[in-house]
Amino acid sequence: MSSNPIVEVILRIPRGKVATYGQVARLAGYANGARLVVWTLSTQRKRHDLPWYRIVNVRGGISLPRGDGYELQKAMLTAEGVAFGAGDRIDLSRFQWQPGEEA
DNA sequence: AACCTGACTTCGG
DNA sequence: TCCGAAGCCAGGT
Repeated sequence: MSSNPIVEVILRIPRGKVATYGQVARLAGYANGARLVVWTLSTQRKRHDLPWYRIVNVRGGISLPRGDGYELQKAMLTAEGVAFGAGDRIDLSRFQWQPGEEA
């Protein structure tokens, strides 16, 4: 359980799919809380076992700094079947999580 | 209470 | 498509 709606949403992102910061915020009830998701990931990650690597920016790219998580996140996603194209960008039309599309 | 910060997003040029 | 500016939320100082 978690009293945090954002944490709940993050835990629902299925394997092999990704969600954007803004998308997670929206699903949690915050229309403009992208930065709140950032805060949640950096803090709540220590208290919950969150699939933090499934969160990417709206361009389908990784926001972590190279040399400090960037490579790890890319490796985690690649291991789940998420493909990276030119510019290390993910095709969101193919890998973005669509809540309710299937089980 | 004001100000700063962070793995962001949107808009205009 | 890329860049800069403004807007957002909560916690920490």
